[in-house]
Amino acid sequence: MPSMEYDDSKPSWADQVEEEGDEGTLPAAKETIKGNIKTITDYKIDEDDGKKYKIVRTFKIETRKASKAVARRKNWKKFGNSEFDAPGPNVATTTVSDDVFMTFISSKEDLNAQDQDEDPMNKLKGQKIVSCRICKGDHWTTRCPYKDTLGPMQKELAEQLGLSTADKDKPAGSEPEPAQPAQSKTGKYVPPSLRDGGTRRGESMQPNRRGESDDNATIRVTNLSEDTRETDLQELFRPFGSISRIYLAKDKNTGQSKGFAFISFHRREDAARAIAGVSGFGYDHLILNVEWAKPSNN
DNA sequence: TATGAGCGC
Repeated sequence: MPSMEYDDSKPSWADQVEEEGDEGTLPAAKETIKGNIKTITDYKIDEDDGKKYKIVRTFKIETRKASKAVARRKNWKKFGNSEFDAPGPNVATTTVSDDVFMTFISSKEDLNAQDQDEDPMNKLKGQKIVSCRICKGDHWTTRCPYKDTLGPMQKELAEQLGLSTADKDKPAGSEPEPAQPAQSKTGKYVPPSLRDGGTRRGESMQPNRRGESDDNATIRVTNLSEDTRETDLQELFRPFGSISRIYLAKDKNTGQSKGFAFISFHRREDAARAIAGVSGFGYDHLILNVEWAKPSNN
């Protein structure tokens, strides 16, 4: 039987493993990036059998900023009527409305603005017919539920801010409109009444020319269910064109819906298409009736 | 059941 030889200069792999095991050392994890491939090398000891593993993971890095943003948004959860929809737009609930033109104040916001254009939520915002100046909700400012609480608070706050800065010596009647500096900073839309110094206050919601939007483009919708609300009507009629006003008849005391409503479009042809498209439409287990409205007594 | 509000001049 040959004697076993032991070479001190070349420790066996078993000893090596043992040594490394004793010291608990493993090669450090490495992370390298070559081109658009990122490689992460990791080492690990299995706790059960003590075996060492080398774990190599490679990733392809998408370098285009916009694509990353899109990928991120794809993970957003759908909600509302689209909660259970498959990925991508649903033609039953997604419509393209009139063009909405926006004015951007500074060019350095262009990138940001482009990004927002791709944002589905912002597309929806663009389709909103009205935007409350107090709470940004989709109703007229005069109909804002916070009109009597938030509105005065915001105004007071703006006055305080105005007085605490360089505008101290200005007369109280001409306090700066707070929305203007804040909005131009973000490079977003500034309503016409706030442009050119924003001295004209309280006229922003005036309808354009009398007669252009009102009487001849108003339809009456009847046989509505009692729990139909203005927002439901807005969603129902928005596809036919831009709406200038929605009035849902309600009992003044009880607030209960009387089951009919008036929808005013900006264009008469949109109203005509709405009549053709929605009359006979099943809505909330009822068949809607839509026709031209007679002008009211006033 | 069914053709809307209120403002200020």
